[in-house]
Amino acid sequence: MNACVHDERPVVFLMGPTGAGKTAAALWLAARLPLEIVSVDSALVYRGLDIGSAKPDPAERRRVPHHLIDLCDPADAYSAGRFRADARAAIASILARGRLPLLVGGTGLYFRVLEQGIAAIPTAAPAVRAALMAEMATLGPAALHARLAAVDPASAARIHPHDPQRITRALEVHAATGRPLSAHFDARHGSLSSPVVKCVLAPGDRAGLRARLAGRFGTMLERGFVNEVAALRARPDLDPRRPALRAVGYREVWRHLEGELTHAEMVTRAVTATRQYAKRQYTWFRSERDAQWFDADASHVLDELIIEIKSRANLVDY
RNA sequence: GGCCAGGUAGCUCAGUUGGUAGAGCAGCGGAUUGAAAAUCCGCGUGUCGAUGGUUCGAUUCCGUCCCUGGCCA
Repeated sequence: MNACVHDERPVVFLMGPTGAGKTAAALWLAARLPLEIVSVDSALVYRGLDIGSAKPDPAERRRVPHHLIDLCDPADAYSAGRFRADARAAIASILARGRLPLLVGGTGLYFRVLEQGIAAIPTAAPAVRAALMAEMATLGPAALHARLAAVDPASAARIHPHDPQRITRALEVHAATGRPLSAHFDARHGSLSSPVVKCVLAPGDRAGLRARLAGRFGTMLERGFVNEVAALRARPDLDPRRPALRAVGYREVWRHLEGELTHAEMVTRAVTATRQYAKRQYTWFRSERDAQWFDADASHVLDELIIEIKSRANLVDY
């Protein structure tokens, strides 16, 4: 039974809204614990999204092994399903090295899918999705929602008639499998077997976070964020509908380069979008019932964080 | 100084033929099953610029004053 305790190799989740200081905290922890970092971030997976995504720089990534960064071209669509598979592989390899996996990021769906698993449903063919998106544009979401109600009443009841993205997804799954999306939900496949230590790092005062997010966007601009987007825009195979380019900041800078927004409008809209994103992240993390919250503005947060991780992850020896 | 147009939610504005008002954006709360930094849902009390008058009742009509913008001096 004692052996059992040691066999229960834990993984640590470090969740938090954008701008909370997760990257710095992770590097600080990595200097004191035998851990490797697994990014849980839907933007960091894309190559070429560096400045605007606040991606850890090469020096930082050399200092500590990072996983699940730069593994997808911006022309392609990454997904929660791919993340689950990639993260499990990364965790297994880290555990095999006898180290602690630290999952750091702000994408709530990815954390959930990793921890609880996901229904075994296929990725839709790009052609099917494109056709549905075109219909969505001409017929409107309500018409497609009605079509969904005919083939998958359970999903139609759950999905709001104005929600084009989820209506599209449900129709895709029905087209690909011949069965309603709701019929796949009885089994969530591949939940995490390791015990999870959940920590949320977030500023207790959101007004302070707002000011910091504005300053951070200014720093991104100084570092050449506009040029980064211009380089992406120069690629003929990229357009703003690609998932990678719908990221906060990228869409606003893109529109500025298109001449749709002045520089000043771009700045205020990007900062606003970042704030709204952070708000949605708070909503997501608040719903995590078994998470320990740490105030990112408190003076000794990192000390408290490492104490929590050491005790709950059976690392008292370190 | 004179004339004109405005002053209504944090911002931009609509409206009330007199019965104390509502949109968009922002903000706040929520949802979240392969696009999730996405997508969607819910939440609107604010001395209707100030003050006097008319009126049962004024944000609305009238007088005066203050402020902003434009034009004329």
